[in-house]
Amino acid sequence: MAVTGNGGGTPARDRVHRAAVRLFATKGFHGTGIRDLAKAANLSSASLYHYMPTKERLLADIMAASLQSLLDAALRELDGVDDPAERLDRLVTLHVTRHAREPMRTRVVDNEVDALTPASRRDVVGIRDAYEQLWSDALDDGLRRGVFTTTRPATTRLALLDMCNGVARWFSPGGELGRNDLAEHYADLARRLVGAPPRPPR
Amino acid sequence: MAVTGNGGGTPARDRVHRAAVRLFATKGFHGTGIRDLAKAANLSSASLYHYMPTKERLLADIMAASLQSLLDAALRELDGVDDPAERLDRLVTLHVTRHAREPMRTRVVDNEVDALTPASRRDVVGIRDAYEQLWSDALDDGLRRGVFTTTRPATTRLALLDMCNGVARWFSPGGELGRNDLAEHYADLARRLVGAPPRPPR
DNA sequence: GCCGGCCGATCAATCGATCGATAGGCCCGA
DNA sequence: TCGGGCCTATCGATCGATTGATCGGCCGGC
Repeated sequence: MAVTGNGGGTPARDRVHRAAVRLFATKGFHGTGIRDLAKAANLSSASLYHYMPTKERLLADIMAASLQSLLDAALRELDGVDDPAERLDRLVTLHVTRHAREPMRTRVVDNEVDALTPASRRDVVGIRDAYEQLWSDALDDGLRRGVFTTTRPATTRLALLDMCNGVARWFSPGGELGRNDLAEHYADLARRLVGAPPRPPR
Repeated sequence: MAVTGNGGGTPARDRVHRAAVRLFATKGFHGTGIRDLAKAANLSSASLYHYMPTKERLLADIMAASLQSLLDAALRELDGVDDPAERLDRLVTLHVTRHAREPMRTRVVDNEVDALTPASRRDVVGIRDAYEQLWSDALDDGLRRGVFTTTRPATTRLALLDMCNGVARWFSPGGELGRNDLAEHYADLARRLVGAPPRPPR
């Protein structure tokens, strides 16, 4: 393996993906040129194409991988948990923690869906739907068992998800609130939204 | 006044602005070409420049006008209202109603801020900050007077705004919920979020 | 000596923006 | 009432720059 004049020990493929996430998040997919991407990854624009078939496919891969990893983590997190309020807590905590840890990646996933070709979009939206279905199920389950209270559960679910998604738009690691405190606060807010009893103090 | 081969009685300036809102909202600012815009407005790309100095300035004007109109309406709405919960109700109702009535325009305002030049961005963000200050004031007021309950009011305000902003992302006029019912539901949710007593039934 | 990683040069297409020109209505002086 | 100058609205053609993508070839380690 030749390590020539690149940007440190990081493998080139990783550098490309990381640079893409950062640039797509800050300047948008269409606002990022192939040459911007190359410069940020310490490669020529030609070499870029050794690590991606197409700019659009690079975006699609990033989005699909991010969503798939979130979905997997959520399934792991919910495994064996029965109490609806606890299930909601875990979904919110996971979601917010991730959005705070990787706000750039999340912003790409949330904002660049309609830069995808129809084929890629179908894949990405499919994963996203499966993930959001977990939230719907948790909400419905809590309502059925009388733990949650809300008219219009569908709308409440959307409000809840939008609230949690927002974190990626403004969170910065240097802020007054750490990731974990933030996630706990959001779990409290979520319980209020769905009319569940407050979380027991630790 | 010559009405030649344009697209109906609508003045050309309006057609340009409307087309820009629609295209910027669906394809993004950088994803929309001057020629797309011209075709959608029934003009040549040259004629376009009789109604805008620059593509970027067109975006900035649309965003500033939309935000300024929202800020004005909010000031009007709050005028003379003292009860903190009622103030919050009015902010939420206005915000959600607008976002549901003009989701495209709102999506442009929310998503294309970093397509602006630094100068334009300063103007736009200034208006947005003034508007969000109204929410902060309402929240602080309610907390000071013991009507609201929340630790971390700054974070709660962000969560609240993100929740309300989300409406523009998914609302469609044909849905099961009308604009007014939706706004009322969100007012209920907002009260829950800040720990205020439920709104009295009408 | 071959092969994966990498690049400079370059492709056609499209980008945002500008040019000079034309057509038609309006106003004002004769 | 005419006529000429002006203004607004519009266009086709085109500008230089940049876009995403491709090509042939070089280089160094196995």
